[in-house]
Amino acid sequence: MTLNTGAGLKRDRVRDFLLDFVADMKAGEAIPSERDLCKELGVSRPTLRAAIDDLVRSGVLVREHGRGTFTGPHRVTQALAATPSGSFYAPPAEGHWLSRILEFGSAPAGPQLARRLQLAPAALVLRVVRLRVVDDEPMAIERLHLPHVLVDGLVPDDMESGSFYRVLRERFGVDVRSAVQTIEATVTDETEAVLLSVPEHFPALMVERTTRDVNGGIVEFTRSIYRGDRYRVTSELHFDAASG
Amino acid sequence: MTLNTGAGLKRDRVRDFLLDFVADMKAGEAIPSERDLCKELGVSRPTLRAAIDDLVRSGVLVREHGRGTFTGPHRVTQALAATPSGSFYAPPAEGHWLSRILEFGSAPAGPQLARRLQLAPAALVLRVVRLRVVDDEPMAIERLHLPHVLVDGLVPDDMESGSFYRVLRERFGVDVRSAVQTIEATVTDETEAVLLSVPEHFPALMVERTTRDVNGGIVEFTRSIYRGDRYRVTSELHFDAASG
DNA sequence: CGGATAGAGTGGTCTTAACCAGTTGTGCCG
DNA sequence: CGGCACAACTGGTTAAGACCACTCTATCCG
Repeated sequence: MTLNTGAGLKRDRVRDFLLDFVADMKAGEAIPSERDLCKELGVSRPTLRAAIDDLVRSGVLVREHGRGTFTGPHRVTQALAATPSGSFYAPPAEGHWLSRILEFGSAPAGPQLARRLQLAPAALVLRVVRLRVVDDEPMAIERLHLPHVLVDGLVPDDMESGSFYRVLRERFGVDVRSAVQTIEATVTDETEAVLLSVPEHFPALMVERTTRDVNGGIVEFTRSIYRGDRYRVTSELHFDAASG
Repeated sequence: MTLNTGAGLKRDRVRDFLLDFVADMKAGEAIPSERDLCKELGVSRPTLRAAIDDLVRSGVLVREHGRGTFTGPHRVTQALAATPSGSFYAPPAEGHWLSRILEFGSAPAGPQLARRLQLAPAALVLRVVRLRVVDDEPMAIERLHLPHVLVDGLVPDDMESGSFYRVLRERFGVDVRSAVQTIEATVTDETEAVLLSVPEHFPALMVERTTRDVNGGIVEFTRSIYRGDRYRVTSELHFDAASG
C-alpha cells in the first residue's frame, strides 16, 4: 500500500489511490478508518479527509458518523447529462452529428483568456469555432480555447467527427477528468442567428465549460451557444441527511 | 467586526459573516486578506478557508492566487451539485431572499399533474405559486405542486422565509433525498414579464424539478421561470477512466 | 530613463495535535 | 437472564504553524 510517485498534489494522489482501492469493492462495503489510512499512506488526516471529501462529493464514497466510510451505492458517477445525446461529452447517439469548422488557429491568449486557462497572456492559444449540426440542422456554436502546447499538431480534421476527448487522450496524452460548467439564458445575436438558422433574439443557452485533466491542469475553456428549442439539460441531484 | 453568538459550526458562522460583509460590496471588489480576516474574527486560517471555500463553490467569491479574493460577478449563482453546505435547496447565498406567495390552495391533480406526481387524477394536490425576490428585485416565479396528504396543515407562512425543505423534514417528516432537474432556454410571456419586471420575450431559464424522498416517493414537482440576466446554473462534472 | 530584481503580500498545501460527537460491543450489576 | 453503562472505536471540527507559488511594486543599477 503506497502512493504513486510524487507528481501532483498529495491530496490528488491520495484520491487516486483510493479510487483504485475502491475499484475492486462491492457497493456499500466499508473502507479502512481514516486514522488507519493515514498511517498506511503516510499522510496527515486533513489531507486524507480532503481526498475523501472529493470522493464523497462525486458519490464514490459515503460517510456515516460513528460507523465508518463506505463505497457509494452506484459506482459510476455521471453528474450531468444533456439531451438529446445523453452526455455532453460522449458522441451523441441520437441523430447524425457533424461539425463544421468555422475558424481554426492560434494566437496569444490575451488577458481574459490567460486568466481562464491559467496561462501567461503571451502564451499561444488554439481557438476553434465550430458549428455543430444534427441531421442537417444547426444545433450549436462552440468556441473552444486550448493551450497550444497541449495540442501541437492538432488539425481541423481531428474535430470534424468522433470524440474530441478520445483524440486528446490517444494522440496527446491528455486525460480529461472533470469540468465545471455554467449555464445561462441568452438570446441569439445577429451572427449566431444566421449560423443557427433561427430569428435574431431567439431563446438560447450559453454554456461555459472549463475542463481539467487528471492533474488539475486546465485543458480547455469553451463557450457555446445552443438553440433553445432543440436543447435541454437534465441533471440528477443527491443529498445526504444533513441537507437543508 | 465580530461573529454572531455561538450557535452552530464556527465555519458556518464565519461563512454567514462573510455573506453579510460582502452584501454591501460591488462586484469584483477585494475582501481583506485571509490572514487579516483570521485576526479580525479570531479563527484559524483552515476554518476561515473552509468558509471561503463554500462561498467560492457557490460563486459568491473568486480567488486569485497571489492577488487576493474578490466578490464574484454580480449574479445569483446556484451550484447544481449538492455540496455539504451550499446545497441546491438552501436559499442561494448572495443577497436577501424573500418569497411573495401569489397563490396557495389545493385542487384535484388532473391528468398531467397526476402523472408527474404519480398520484390518482382525483387526488388532492397543493399548488403554490410564489415570486422569489432578492434585494427587492424579482428573480423567479416558482410553481410548486405537492401531494396534499404529505403536507396537510402547511400554511403560506411556512414558505415565506427560511428553508422549505427543513419545514418538510421537521414538521412533516419528509426527508428529501434526490431530485431530477431539467433546464431549458425560453423567453418570458406577458404574465411572467410583468411579475419579473422585465420586457416581454426576455431571456429566461425554465427549470423543472421532480423531488423524491428517501423512499423514492415523489415529494414535489416544480416548474420555475428564472430571469436570464440574473441567474445562472453551475455544475461540476466528474469522469472516470472510461469516459470518452 | 528603463529594465531587471528583491521583497512583501497574497492565496495554496500540508503537518501535527487536540477535542467533540455519534455508534457499537462488551461486561458488569441488578 | 436482562438491561444499562462504560469503553473503544468511528467520523467531525478547529487550532497553530510551516513552507511553497504566485503577483505586484518599489528600488537599484546599468
